[in-house]
Amino acid sequence: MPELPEVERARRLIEGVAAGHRIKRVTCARDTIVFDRVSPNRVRHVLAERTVVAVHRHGKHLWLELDQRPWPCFHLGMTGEVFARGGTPPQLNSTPPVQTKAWPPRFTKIHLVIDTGAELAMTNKRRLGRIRLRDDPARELPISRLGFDPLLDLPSPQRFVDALHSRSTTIKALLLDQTFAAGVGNWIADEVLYQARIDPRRRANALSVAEAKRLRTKLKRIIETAVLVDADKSLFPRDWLFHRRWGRKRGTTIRGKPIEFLTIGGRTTAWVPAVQRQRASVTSAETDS
DNA sequence: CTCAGTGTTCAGTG
DNA sequence: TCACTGAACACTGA
Repeated sequence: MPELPEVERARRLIEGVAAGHRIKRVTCARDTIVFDRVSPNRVRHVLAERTVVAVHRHGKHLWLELDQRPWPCFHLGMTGEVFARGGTPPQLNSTPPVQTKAWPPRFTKIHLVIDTGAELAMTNKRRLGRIRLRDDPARELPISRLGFDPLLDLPSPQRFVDALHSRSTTIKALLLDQTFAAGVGNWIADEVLYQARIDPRRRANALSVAEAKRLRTKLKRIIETAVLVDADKSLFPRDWLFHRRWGRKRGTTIRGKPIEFLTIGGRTTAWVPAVQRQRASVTSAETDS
C-alpha cells in the first residue's frame, strides 16, 4: 500500500472516523515484530478510553494525538493497510474500498472500536510495519530523523536546488532517502524522474539548476495529484509511468518508447531511456512543463 | 519451486 | 563521514 499518498489517505480515514471521539475497545494481535519494543498489552491499555484529538503524518509515519500521552505511532511498512467499518463514512474523493472483506480483516494488528460504533483495523501482512509509543513523536526517533515532507513543507526552489547540490549520491537513491524527502517511495521516485526527464543514475550534484527545479515541480505535482484522488490508482492520470511499470516485463512501452529496468539503491528502477536521456551538455531552452 | 516486491536497517567495505 | 552493496526481516502471489 503505502507511500506518502496512501499514508495520507489512511490518515484522513482514521481522522474522519476517530477524531473527537473516544476509543472504547482495543484488540491487539500477538506480534513481537510489528509491536516495536512495546507489548501489545501495553498499547491496548494506552489506547483504551482515550479521546483522539487529531491524526498526524510525516512522510510515511502516522501517529494519533490523544488526550493523554504517550501516543501511538504507526509505520505501515510495505504491506500495511487501514480499514474502517460503520459510523459515518469519511469524505474521501475516491471510491470507497469494497466491503467484501472479513471483519476484522486478515493480518489485523490493531482493532479499535470507537464510541460512535465505528471501527478501525490496521493490518500488516508482511510484518515490515511498526507500532510504537512515544511521548512526543515528532521530536523523537524515528520521526525526528525524517527530512521534509513534500506535501507539508516542500523547500523553496532555491533551498531544494542547494540540497540536491550538496549530495553526491545518485538522484534515485537520494529521492528514496527518507532523511532527505520523507514519504517518497519507489514508484513516486521513478514517476518524478520520468516526468522530469532525468536519468535515475545521474549524481544529484551534477544536475543543472533547471533540472533540479523541474524535479521539485514534478515531485510537488505528482504527490498533490495522488493525494487529491486519495491514492486511488485508477484515478491517477493515464499518462503516468505508474500504470506500466509493474512486473518488470521486458517489451513494455510508454508512448511508443521502451521501459527499461535497473537496480539502483537496492530497488528496481523503471525508466524510459529515450525520454530520460543523459545529455552531455544542456542546450539553452530548458523549459518546465 | 523460484523470485520479486509501494520499506527500512544494519554490517561490511572502500 | 559518505556512499554503496547485500542481507535480513516475513510473507504473498505470479
